Amino acid sequence: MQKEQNLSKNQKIIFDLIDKSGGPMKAYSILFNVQKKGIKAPLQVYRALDKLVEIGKIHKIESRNAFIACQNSSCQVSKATAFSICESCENVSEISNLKLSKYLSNFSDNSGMKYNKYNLEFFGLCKKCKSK
Amino acid sequence: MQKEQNLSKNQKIIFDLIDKSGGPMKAYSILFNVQKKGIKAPLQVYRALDKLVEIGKIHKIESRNAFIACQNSSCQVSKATAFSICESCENVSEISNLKLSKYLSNFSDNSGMKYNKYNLEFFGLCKKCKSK
DNA sequence: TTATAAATGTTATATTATTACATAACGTTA
DNA sequence: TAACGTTATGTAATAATATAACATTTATAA
Ligand SMILES: [Zn+2]
Ligand SMILES: [Zn+2]
Ligand SMILES: [Zn+2]
Ligand SMILES: [Zn+2]
Repeated sequence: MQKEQNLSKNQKIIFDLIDKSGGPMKAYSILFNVQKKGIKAPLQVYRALDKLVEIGKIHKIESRNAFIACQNSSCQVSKATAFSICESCENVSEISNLKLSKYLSNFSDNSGMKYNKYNLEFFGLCKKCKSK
Repeated sequence: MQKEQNLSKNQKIIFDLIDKSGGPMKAYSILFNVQKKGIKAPLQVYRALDKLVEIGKIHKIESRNAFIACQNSSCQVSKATAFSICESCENVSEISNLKLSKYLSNFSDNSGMKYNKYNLEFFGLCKKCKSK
């Protein structure tokens, strides 16, 4: 949370909303929720989201076109992200597993490619949904 | 390629196009390319894509909203996918690394969640783009 | 055959994201 | 402070991606 004071007005409004929601939010749902605060256009939302992603305050859940607050304090830049997604209730949480992140950050193959970023999304059923 | 004969007409047209392209293709670019073959509406494309993804003939590159033919013959169902993406030239290739796929397929944590599917996207610079 | 599922065709619409252009606020340093 | 470059904002229009709803046809198989 150390960077919060650096956020601009719109960035702060939008980050606070996502953070408080506790889960992933979609851009137009964010827009709807911040209209009372004067943010009226999609572009204002997307610009703030872009910046927040860039500095690692939020991450994009690519398979859901949604944005979630970083739940991992060590994750200042979004270079190594992993999520678990329940395909039933759509609950999403960020995985912070040191072994996993080390394994993936050090991954290399014979393609000659230098990897400097990854995003991993696991899918399944959460505890609750499994027991239904 | 053993399932190709099972594909319907539209599915086959669209799979062949993606497969021949050798890289990821976007839905509306596919649509444009198959209009001469009588596929005129987005929904016709998306339905074929959905089916092809379901049976593992193609995969969706989530971060790019694009679809690529499976380059891994063992990958009949899209339950464990990994890609490398060049952020400069947008070249994409499917990673088939047994160690990686075993590691991820067996991954579990203390969340109580049962993972039955994952998608991993690595980003970086390919050989060509690195040397520029 | 008959019924069941799978695929297709068509129109309209919903959702997600960007372009283009103008203005304002902020931070740095001369 | 003044001037400059950078970052953020405001606004309108539009592009790109994806789905809903409904009618019809084709394939599969009991
Ligand atoms: Zn994070
Ligand atoms: Zn669940
Ligand atoms: Zn594959
Ligand atoms: Zn490249």
